Amino acid sequence: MKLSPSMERYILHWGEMGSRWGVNKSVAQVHALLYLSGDPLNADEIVETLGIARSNVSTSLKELQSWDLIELSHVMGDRRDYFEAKTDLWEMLLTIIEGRKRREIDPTLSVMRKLVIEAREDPDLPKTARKRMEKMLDFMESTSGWYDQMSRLPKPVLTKLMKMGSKVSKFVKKG
Amino acid sequence: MKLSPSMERYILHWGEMGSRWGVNKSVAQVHALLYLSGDPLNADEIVETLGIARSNVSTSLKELQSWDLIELSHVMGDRRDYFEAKTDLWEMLLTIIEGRKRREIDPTLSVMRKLVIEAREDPDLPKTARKRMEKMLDFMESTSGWYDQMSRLPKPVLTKLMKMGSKVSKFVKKG
DNA sequence: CAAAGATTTCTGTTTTTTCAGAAATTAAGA
DNA sequence: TCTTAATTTCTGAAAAAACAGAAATCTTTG
Repeated sequence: MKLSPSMERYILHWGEMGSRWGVNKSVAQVHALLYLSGDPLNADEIVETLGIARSNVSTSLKELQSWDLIELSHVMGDRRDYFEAKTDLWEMLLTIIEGRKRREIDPTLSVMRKLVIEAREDPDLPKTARKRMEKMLDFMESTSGWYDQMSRLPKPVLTKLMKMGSKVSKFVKKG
Repeated sequence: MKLSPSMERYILHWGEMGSRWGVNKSVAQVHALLYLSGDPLNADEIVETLGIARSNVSTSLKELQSWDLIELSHVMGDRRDYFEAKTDLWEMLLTIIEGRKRREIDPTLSVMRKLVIEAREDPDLPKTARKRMEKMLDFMESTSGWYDQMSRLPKPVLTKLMKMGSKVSKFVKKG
């Protein structure tokens, strides 16, 4: 696939952004390419287009699949795998948040829970430190719980809530 | 400063988490230490406690200050700088989001805006690709704008909204 | 079941990031 | 102003991550 100048810039920029957010550059580039591409691409087309090693593309595709950000498809009479990116951006964002939550936040929460239990019977732990650990755990639990509820709302509702912006605060009871 | 076992585990875990989110391990550890510590610490105390190089601590403290996550304080008759972490977790979260937005999202938005303008006069760019770039820009602009509004709400309102969870959806007009 | 096609895993190199120690700079006090 | 304390910047070594190419494995088809 031949890249036009603006596609190229988009993909390169996406790679840089990925790196900053802890996403491998190749993974981010492959995803950007699949997002821009109208039709599904196979691994070799990605190799040609991005000029990175075959092994790299393979690993990146696996990674993107494990994040549920791309989907497999096939072409009649062609046994190679083709891939395409989800294009609904709400779904994409929620998928990414969901993934990071499951892989990073949830394990942290479980470490924190153990730590707080330990902390309560650690005689050398200053009271302030214990309180702060508890406060952190509590904050993380409630933020996480809030996200779970919001993510289950239908997309149109989320869209409308977003359009309302700070007007939602009108519905918060005062007192 | 002497660390109790649970403090030590907390700090080490925080360092690991930081790395995954693109934050330098030392920076995350220094922040965790200051968060747990009841009173302000100076650079040398941090060096002793965490066992990392002086230069490292210096760099990390500068970084944390530039993120506005720690504050400087002083002790009478002691010319060294002392540091303490903000302990309000809402404020901390908003500060972090604000920082990443300013340093990473806003620049991306400006790249995207230029790119979309370019895209409109790029004859080699497939229509689908152009549409998707526009959709992405639009989504990022509105998400970013929404965050700006929400971040300006008073903390108690945010807290209440969070407690409401998915009940906020009741206020979304149907139709 | 062999041969070719497609994909994944392994291995070593390159690149990037982290970080300690030294040197340099800045600031305070005599 | 000179001395000493405190901090920051610089430099190179060590560790980690990214990545290409080769080898191995798995799959399909004749």
